[in-house]
Amino acid sequence: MDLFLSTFEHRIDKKGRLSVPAPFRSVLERRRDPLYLFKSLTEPCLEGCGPERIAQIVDAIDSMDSLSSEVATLQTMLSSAQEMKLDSEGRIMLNADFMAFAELNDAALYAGIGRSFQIWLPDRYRGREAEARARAKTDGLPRLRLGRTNPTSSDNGDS
Amino acid sequence: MDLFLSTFEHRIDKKGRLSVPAPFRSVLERRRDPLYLFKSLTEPCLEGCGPERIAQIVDAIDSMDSLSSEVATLQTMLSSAQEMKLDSEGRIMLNADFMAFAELNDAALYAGIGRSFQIWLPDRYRGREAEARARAKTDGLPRLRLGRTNPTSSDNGDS
DNA sequence: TTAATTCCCATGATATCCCATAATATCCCA
DNA sequence: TGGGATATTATGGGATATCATGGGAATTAA
Repeated sequence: MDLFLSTFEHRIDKKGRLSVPAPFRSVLERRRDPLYLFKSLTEPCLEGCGPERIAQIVDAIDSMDSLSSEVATLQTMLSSAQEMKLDSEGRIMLNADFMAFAELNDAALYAGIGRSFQIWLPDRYRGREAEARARAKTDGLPRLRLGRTNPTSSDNGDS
Repeated sequence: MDLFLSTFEHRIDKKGRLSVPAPFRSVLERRRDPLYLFKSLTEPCLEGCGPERIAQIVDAIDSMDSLSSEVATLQTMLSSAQEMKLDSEGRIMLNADFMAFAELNDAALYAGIGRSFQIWLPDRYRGREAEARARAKTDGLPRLRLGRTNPTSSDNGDS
């Protein structure tokens, strides 16, 4: 199982192009997956994933009560999601909505978090990382349940 | 699996023409599907889809008790549905009923939600999106059932 | 006719393609 | 184990294609 791990900082050029880190690209290429980006529902960052996560959302919507607020939430995710086409150099173009939402300007930080990754304004990400480390020092680590993974709690897409 | 995703805002010119976003057009062209629009039953927007969704509604009506009020509801959807013809530049013309129903004037926002999309008055859509995001922040995200993905949705034989 | 549609072409903005380059990482072989 | 050769990567720029949009002319409807 190949995962999105580590962090990478890349420049956004004046045409709005942003290189996808080569290790992330090779994960996607190995799976022959296109890349999807969408606006996080809970944080000021973008989320990147493969099609299987998008398909889960689509299927979940069809199986839920179409009047529920949860469906509206999932639809909000989809309506910000976009299949990104990479140019021959492995770059994507962020549209104005994405740029504004994550408050990006001339650089972006990729943070791999396993099955998906996030794109942050670099300084903001580093601030969050510092907070998380401070919290771990005072509160201790979350308990990891290894061996027996619980599907409902393991991961839920974003954030 | 190609889906209607992302949002696009387009102008409605003084002749009443409205471009269909190129990515949506290419989904329809790839499937050689015509485009259908109908008035949403629950929200002040238009819904767009291909013929398979119309067929689903027709089939659902056939399988239900013809006297039920639900059948009447579905019939209402169908009676507002219309096959849209695109001009050579990929634009549609909205009739007066559609324009009035969604309260459109000189611009429209397309919101892709997977197998279908919606057409909104842009400001109204953005208000709804903001509400959905605020709700997600306080209530948390809907839980997706991971683990067991539905095989029919994940087969993606190409590429 | 009058109004409204449909067809065709023009245009500016912008995304995409293709090539170049510098820096770094990887390979290869003595 | 070095250290030069080669490949990969991130980045940039010019040329080209696509897209959204607008308008005139031809066609149809009322």
